[in-house]
Amino acid sequence: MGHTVKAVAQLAGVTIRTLHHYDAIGLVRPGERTESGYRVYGRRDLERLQQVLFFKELGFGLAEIKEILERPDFDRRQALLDHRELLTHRKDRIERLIKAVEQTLESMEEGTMLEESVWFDGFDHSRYEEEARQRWGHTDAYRESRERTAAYTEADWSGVAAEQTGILKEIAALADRRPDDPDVLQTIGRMHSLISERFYACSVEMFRGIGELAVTDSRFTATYEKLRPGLAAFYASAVRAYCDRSQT
Amino acid sequence: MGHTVKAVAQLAGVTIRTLHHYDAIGLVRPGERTESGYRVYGRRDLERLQQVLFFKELGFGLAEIKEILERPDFDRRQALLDHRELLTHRKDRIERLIKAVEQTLESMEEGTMLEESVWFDGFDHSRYEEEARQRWGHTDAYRESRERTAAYTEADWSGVAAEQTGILKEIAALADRRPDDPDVLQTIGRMHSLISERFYACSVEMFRGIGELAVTDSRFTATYEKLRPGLAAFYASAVRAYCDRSQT
DNA sequence: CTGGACCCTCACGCAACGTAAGAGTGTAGC
DNA sequence: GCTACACTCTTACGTTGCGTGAGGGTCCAG
Repeated sequence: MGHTVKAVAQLAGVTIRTLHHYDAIGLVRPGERTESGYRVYGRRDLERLQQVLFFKELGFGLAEIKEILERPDFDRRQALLDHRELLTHRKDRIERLIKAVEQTLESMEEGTMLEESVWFDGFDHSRYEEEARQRWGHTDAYRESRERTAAYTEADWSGVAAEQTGILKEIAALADRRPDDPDVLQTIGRMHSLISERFYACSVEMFRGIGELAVTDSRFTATYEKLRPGLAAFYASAVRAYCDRSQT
Repeated sequence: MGHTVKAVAQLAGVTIRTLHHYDAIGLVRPGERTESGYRVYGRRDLERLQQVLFFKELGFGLAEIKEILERPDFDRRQALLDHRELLTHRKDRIERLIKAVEQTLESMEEGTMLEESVWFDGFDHSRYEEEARQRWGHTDAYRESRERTAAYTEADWSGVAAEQTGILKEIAALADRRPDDPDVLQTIGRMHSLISERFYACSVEMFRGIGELAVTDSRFTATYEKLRPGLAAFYASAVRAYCDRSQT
């Protein structure tokens, strides 16, 4: 009927110690115990273990995973859909690693000098981890964002995008000022409001995290740098200054 | 010229703390230090960091990586070739994870009962980690094996394969005996000798590890079970018994 | 000079188990 | 019934690779 720890461990590719640990922290508990104390896992337990291993694969800590799985509105199907997408991105990352290796090898064959940034392409976890966390870590915000935008038309999206780009351009025009210049802060505040109004209730701390992405996530960095060299760092500083003042 | 920690951290997708740590343990040291103590990393340092991150990506511990990189015969090009291959296998694994998700989703749509082993396909790290370790952990054995087999002809390979299969079939025929039956042990000993003679000097401990693979690695398990149901476990037990006695 | 970004060292703490010890359980074979 | 082996349990110390914070120095533009 059910499985004991050795069978489950082999089935799932984890150790018996891991199963003990997960039981101890209440993450994955066996449905039954024999009279002699043996753990017996049933189908539902294995389903849950699968979910745990997926989230773990995506970089979540065990306490985080436990919290997520215990939300009243946790939806297994939706989780699997998200996992699939995130795993696809993970696969993209491996492909980029492979490409980096190949490019390194080629440059060695040809005796050419490869730009150093190519060497490390694929090692930056942050974009994927942040993506996963956006999906599940800030789930309230993500859900609210999806609810609000569900009915957006193409025109709505264009309007929001235009507004965002407009604000960014204004910030770019102010980039020769100090990050805490009143006009800069006021413009940053408009970006904060835009997110809160159009996407989700964005706390100061969340906004601060978004600001940091400008310099830690190469996609964001590239976006800002296109508008004006140095804008990524300036934007990050300005958001930081704005958030510092919003807490006094 | 060189880079300080912030630039390197961003370039490589690691933290400054990580760079401090790697310096502290002598894994990746900056080529220079300014008068004020700032670390300055040069190109060679970044090359080494790349190597470290690749090995780390493949599951090696930092001490292991250090040891590997410090071998007199460490060959960067060969390492990159190996990394590419192992990364390809890693990619295969992600694809299997994706497939498992998709199959789980399909069975949910159709209300069918999916076999539980499908749920966890892709989560078994051991085959990939063992493969990496075979490449680098037991490098002496791997290298010796490659040297010996480099000149093997198709006929040689057929001969070795036939010999292996022959021994396995004999073991299968003895599988209704106890794992420590004298005939069983003697036949297992012939397998051990075959590996040592045809591939590499295989210590008892290494052979013990190979025996365990029969039950922990699904490729091996499948091979043995094809010959006879239950053979994988029997083989593992027999190898274990053989190794236990070979140490007295 | 000031402020902000960057840098340093030191050091405590933590997550997720790995490993081992000591002891009980289940079952097939003698 | 006994024995041996595979499996199980709980307890608990230890490990690896940093994260975080404290306290203080350096660099450079305004």
